[in-house]
Amino acid sequence: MTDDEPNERRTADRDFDVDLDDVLEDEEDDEEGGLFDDLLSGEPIFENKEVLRPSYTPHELPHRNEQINNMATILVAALRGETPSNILIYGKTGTGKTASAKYVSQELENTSRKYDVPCEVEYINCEVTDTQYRVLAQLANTFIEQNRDYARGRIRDIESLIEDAEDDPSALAETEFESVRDAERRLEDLERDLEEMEEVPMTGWPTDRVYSVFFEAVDYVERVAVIMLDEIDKLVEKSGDDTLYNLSRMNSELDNSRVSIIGISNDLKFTDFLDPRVKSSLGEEEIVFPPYDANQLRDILQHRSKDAFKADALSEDVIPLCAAFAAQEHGDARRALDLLRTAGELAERDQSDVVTEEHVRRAQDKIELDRVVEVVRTLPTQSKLVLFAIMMLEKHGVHNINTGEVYNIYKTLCDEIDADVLTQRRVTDLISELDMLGIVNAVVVSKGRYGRTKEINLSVPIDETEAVLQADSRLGDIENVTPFVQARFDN
DNA sequence: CTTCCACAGGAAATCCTGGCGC
DNA sequence: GCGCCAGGATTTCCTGTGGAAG
Repeated sequence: MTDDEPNERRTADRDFDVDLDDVLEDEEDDEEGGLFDDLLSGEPIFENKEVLRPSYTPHELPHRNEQINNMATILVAALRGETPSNILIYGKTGTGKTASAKYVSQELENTSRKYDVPCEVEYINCEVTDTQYRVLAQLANTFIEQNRDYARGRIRDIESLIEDAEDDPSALAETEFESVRDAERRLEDLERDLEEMEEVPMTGWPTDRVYSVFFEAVDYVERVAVIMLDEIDKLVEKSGDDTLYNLSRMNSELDNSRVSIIGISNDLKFTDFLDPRVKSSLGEEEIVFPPYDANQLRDILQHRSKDAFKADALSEDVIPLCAAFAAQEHGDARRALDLLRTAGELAERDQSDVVTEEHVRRAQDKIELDRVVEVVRTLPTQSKLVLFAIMMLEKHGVHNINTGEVYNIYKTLCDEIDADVLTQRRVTDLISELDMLGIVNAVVVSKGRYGRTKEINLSVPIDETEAVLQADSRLGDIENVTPFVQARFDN
């Protein structure tokens, strides 16, 4: 039932576009001038779609109380002016690590403001900020910014204090200053500090200079700084553990302030690559976020859907189904939400005012297709060629393709587009890679007398794959190779 | 039971690229 | 700008193997 509909899209296939919202306008509605009318007139399904996006931080995180309390117990030290232990958070994608950590840090900052304890949390996503330099520069700049605000505030306070004191000298009695002169001296200091605070440029400085600027910025006022490093494994992978080493030993040299690190990692084993010293200081406390099971996912979806959808926009089996699908894929809440959102979008496009089970199933297919399209699109050329060869064979009705056949076609394809021809050894590896990506299915079988080989089958929709492959500029003009394939069959 | 196909897939050698210190 | 090196991709060379055919 899902295979029927791509037909009408044939003509537009060349310009393969995966984004749902874009396809939307082309597909239905040929009426001039009424492009958006129909879409608008339908009963909207979403109340607030943002709630379903991964970037949204919810106010409540069902089934994460234990982890959240755990973090809070550790971080409460910051509010007493002590250094909290460093925390390492583990968990697969979509288990609520980032959301929980952000929630806790928000609460921490709120409370610190309430009791007037200086405590700040800095969030850094190491996938974006992925080198030691960038991490330090970003931290330095945010702290510098804060210090400036602080200095300006103090300057204002002192100025008005001096003004008061000129009228009535007793105004100074309750303050730290002994005289107007003293206050003025302090004022000058602050202004000079403000002058000297220099922002770290995006690039150009030696790393140790950035480090010392950062160091001084942190130490400028008394405070507890919590540094949250999301996707910390990416940082370690790309630029080693120097950053972490520097950060974790900072405390012994700071006079006024304290730093504490929260590391968030997808990879349970990433500490294996760390210097033992870093490892022990970073992992003082470890919190694990296990994957959600289907019931927990259902609660989460239930919870979010209240804000996301109009009342009664979901038929009752929608949420359990989304939860079940996502639970099969390692309990990823992000996936579950994505599924629900996509299902809603599909329903919206159907002008339906209720999201049904059917929409969820289609959403599941669509997400899977998008994933495949993305994977295939970003494949290296050689892998694309191998896949192309498999696809051509499949297209001619060959199933259980074996390596030799693929290799032969592959060679002619390479000739055709003037690419390097890899060895068969290498091609078998490429096939295995495609297998691991789930694009093809390859099983080693023995055909007795006729040797031992892989049996390969395409495990993705053939038309879409072809479209994506031909969208590659280097593979675009390959169509006329069909005779080659044909010729091979005749032998 | 032996043979022998048509590869799989391990190990080491080689090529290539980009970063780093000077 | 240059040599050096790490580490990834690829090649070369190789041994291993399940089971139909004989």
